Amino acid sequence: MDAVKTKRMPRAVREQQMLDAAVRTFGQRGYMAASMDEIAELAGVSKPLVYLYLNSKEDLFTACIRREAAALTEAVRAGVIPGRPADRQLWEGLRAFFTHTSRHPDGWAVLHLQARTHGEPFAAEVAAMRAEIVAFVTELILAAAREAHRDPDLPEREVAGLAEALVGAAESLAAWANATPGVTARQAAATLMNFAWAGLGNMMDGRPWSPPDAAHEVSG
Amino acid sequence: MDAVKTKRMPRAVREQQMLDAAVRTFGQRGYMAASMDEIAELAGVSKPLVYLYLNSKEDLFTACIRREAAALTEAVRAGVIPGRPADRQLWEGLRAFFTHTSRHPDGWAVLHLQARTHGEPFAAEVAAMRAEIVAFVTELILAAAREAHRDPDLPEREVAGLAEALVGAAESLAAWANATPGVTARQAAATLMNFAWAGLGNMMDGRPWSPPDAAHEVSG
Amino acid sequence: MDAVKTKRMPRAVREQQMLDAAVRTFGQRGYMAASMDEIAELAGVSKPLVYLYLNSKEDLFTACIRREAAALTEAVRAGVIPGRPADRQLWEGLRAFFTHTSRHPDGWAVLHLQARTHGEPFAAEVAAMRAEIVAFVTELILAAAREAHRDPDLPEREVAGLAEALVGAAESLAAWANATPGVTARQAAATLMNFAWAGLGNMMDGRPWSPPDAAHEVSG
Amino acid sequence: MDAVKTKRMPRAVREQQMLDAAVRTFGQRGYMAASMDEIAELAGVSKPLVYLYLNSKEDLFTACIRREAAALTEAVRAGVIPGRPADRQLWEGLRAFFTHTSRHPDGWAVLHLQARTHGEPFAAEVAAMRAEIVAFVTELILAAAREAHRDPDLPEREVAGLAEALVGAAESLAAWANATPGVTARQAAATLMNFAWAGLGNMMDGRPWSPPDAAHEVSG
DNA sequence: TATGAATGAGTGTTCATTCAT
DNA sequence: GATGAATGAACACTCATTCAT
Repeated sequence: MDAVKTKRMPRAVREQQMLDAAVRTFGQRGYMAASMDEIAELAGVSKPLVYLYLNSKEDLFTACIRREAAALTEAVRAGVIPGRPADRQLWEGLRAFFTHTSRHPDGWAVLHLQARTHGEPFAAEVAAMRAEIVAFVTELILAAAREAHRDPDLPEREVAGLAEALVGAAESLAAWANATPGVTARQAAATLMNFAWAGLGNMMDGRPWSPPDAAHEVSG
Repeated sequence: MDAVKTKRMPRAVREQQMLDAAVRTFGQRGYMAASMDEIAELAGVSKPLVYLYLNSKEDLFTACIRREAAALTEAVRAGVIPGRPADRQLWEGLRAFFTHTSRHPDGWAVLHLQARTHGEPFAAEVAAMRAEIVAFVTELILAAAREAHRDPDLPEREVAGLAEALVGAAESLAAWANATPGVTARQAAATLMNFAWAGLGNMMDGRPWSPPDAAHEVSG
Repeated sequence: MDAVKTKRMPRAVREQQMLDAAVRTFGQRGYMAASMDEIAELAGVSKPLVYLYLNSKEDLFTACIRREAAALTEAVRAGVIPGRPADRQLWEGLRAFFTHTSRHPDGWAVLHLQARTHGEPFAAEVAAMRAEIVAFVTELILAAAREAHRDPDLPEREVAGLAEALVGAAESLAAWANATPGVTARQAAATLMNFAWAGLGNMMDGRPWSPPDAAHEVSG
Repeated sequence: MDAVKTKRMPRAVREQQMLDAAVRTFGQRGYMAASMDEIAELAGVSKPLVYLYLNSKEDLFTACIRREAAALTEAVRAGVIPGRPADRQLWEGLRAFFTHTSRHPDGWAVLHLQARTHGEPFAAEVAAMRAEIVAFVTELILAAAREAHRDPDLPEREVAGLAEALVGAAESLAAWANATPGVTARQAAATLMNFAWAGLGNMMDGRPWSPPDAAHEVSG
């Protein structure tokens, strides 16, 4: 019903049709609930052909993850103009991120929900992509510190945690923006910039929030 | 192999054993990959008993979600001391949250990963818990504004977005803290407070970060 | 919901409650689809008690068949006044039969449908009852012949076949009468008497219908 | 153990093999007691293939009912030569009926016993076939009345009852003939013609048997 | 290049039946 | 006399995967 049943297509094209169908099916049904039958039918090919080209359900899912991860990181990379100030770069990256995830909800579902939920061959795959994005954000945070002429005496792990938090907030806001009618990618990005940047700015100014004295607390 | 095979237990006890086994199995294998056989064996009972007490896989999973959601919200509620300043309450809530999730990784996996990934009976269940937490955080943000003697002219949706971002960041950091050796619940909470509170503080002072003029940008 | 949950009843009473519940359940659900759980609940007792009194599902079903078969034959026997002319006796028997089956639809379903459909322990049980009724009808046919002062030169097997046909017609009409609104037991009996007796009468007069010459027919 | 395990048959052929096996198994074991495993093995295929071609046990059973019902009505239709006198047509129809049922005992068991015993998807299916046969017999009765130059003042419901009785008698005799060694289809048909036709003939002559006065009877 | 035909292994679920009290 | 707790064995159904063409 989606792919026109055209015969004798070159392999590369057929493969993309299959991946399209697979991403859609995995994104909507989930990895385990998606059946190879459904994917093959949606792709307009017979099941053995799917196996001929993509070997197994696991491999097919991995291929989906890789393709969607590449598409997402590429979108973010393409959205960022290098050489600008760090806050500007972060803003651009976030906008690109929210735009891409809202335009490719099935791909995002595959990356954010399905791949992480189904154990080890897949979690690692998406973790690599995530690490790349976290590294990029970490770089921006450090760049911002340099631009503010501060020697960042933030411990390395602290910066890593901040980057994690920022990326996690972005992931969460992506789902929120997609689910909340009337919230655009731009607005989601602005909200997150408000939340994050001002906080980071404060810390750059040497006024970090500090937890109360641990002595009076119950352990935890 | 885990629970000692004790016979003739009262129903309530057996039910908790089953839920324990189910949370562990669902958390580690995933909802669909977890088999009722495995759960029953881990609980030290036969499969029919699981069905007698919990009706179906779906009901069993729902019961897991409910129990773990209640435990998590209860832990957070118990960690927060009412009447204190908003920042202090948030700090306490975050600590309780990270402590609980790190101590119950399978329960957290059920709530954060499995329940959201597997469609409608379950997603709604965990969405209710999440909404409760988001509402709590929203309340704290507004309270903080009041405490700072500011009429919060933040638009309602903006506050909602901020709360979403904060909760999302917390969820993400929970996974990061659990996966990164040497990061304690306390440290994770401190990192997030730094990230969030300083940013919020800036905004309270009327200095929110603002996005650059849209006219010069490419669409998105 | 049916049987009042009274404790410590004498065994005979409890057993009848169980048989009531069983007949109803077997009659409505069918032998295999009826579950011992449902029967026990309908009887207002626990499952082990059913087993204590009636041993097994098979035995329980057999007990149902026997009780309902006895009730039906007894009803027919009680409806017939001995010593009267054969046609009158047949009329009375048919009326009693249709009356009883319409008043005990579950019992009739057990005998006519369920017992015959589920193989050998049971089919024999109901076959015995049926044989008894067929023998009674056979006797009436022969009596009718004697009353008409005819030495019945009908071969024995022919009479048996006629009796079978009559009983079969009655069974079929019982279902029809129960399913067709406005058809009373009396009307069903009258219809069958019309159908059967006039035919038998003709034969008594020596004018049986005879099949056409076999020579011109295809084999069969 | 029955069908030779021939591989790679065209779908239509395999389907018939499956239906053959299913009719046999359903006819002998009963609908519920028949297992899909047994049917598949008897058909010489694996269980998934049965599901691939026939969807479910319910659908498989329905397909059996339809096939056997069509075969039976077709056999009766083919046995009757139109245009002949009504008694002759009835005789031919009965012979065809008894011949077919004796040659296909499992199919007959499916139609007569199993389908009627197991609730609504199935009962309706066989009721349709039965209605067709009853209508055919009704037509013959009316035709016989016309041929006897009588305006049939038999009330409509009376004719319907007679047709029901005739068909019921036939169904019952089919079982009797199959179970009684030495009774041929021809003899069963002759017995039923004797039983039925002479009775009908009497009624055509205006001499129906009439029930005794109800005033002297006990109620019922 | 592409597929119709076919299956081994496993799933959730149910049921008649029994033990310990 | 009566029951709550428990299970072995089976069943309908599904799925990823492969062979023969």
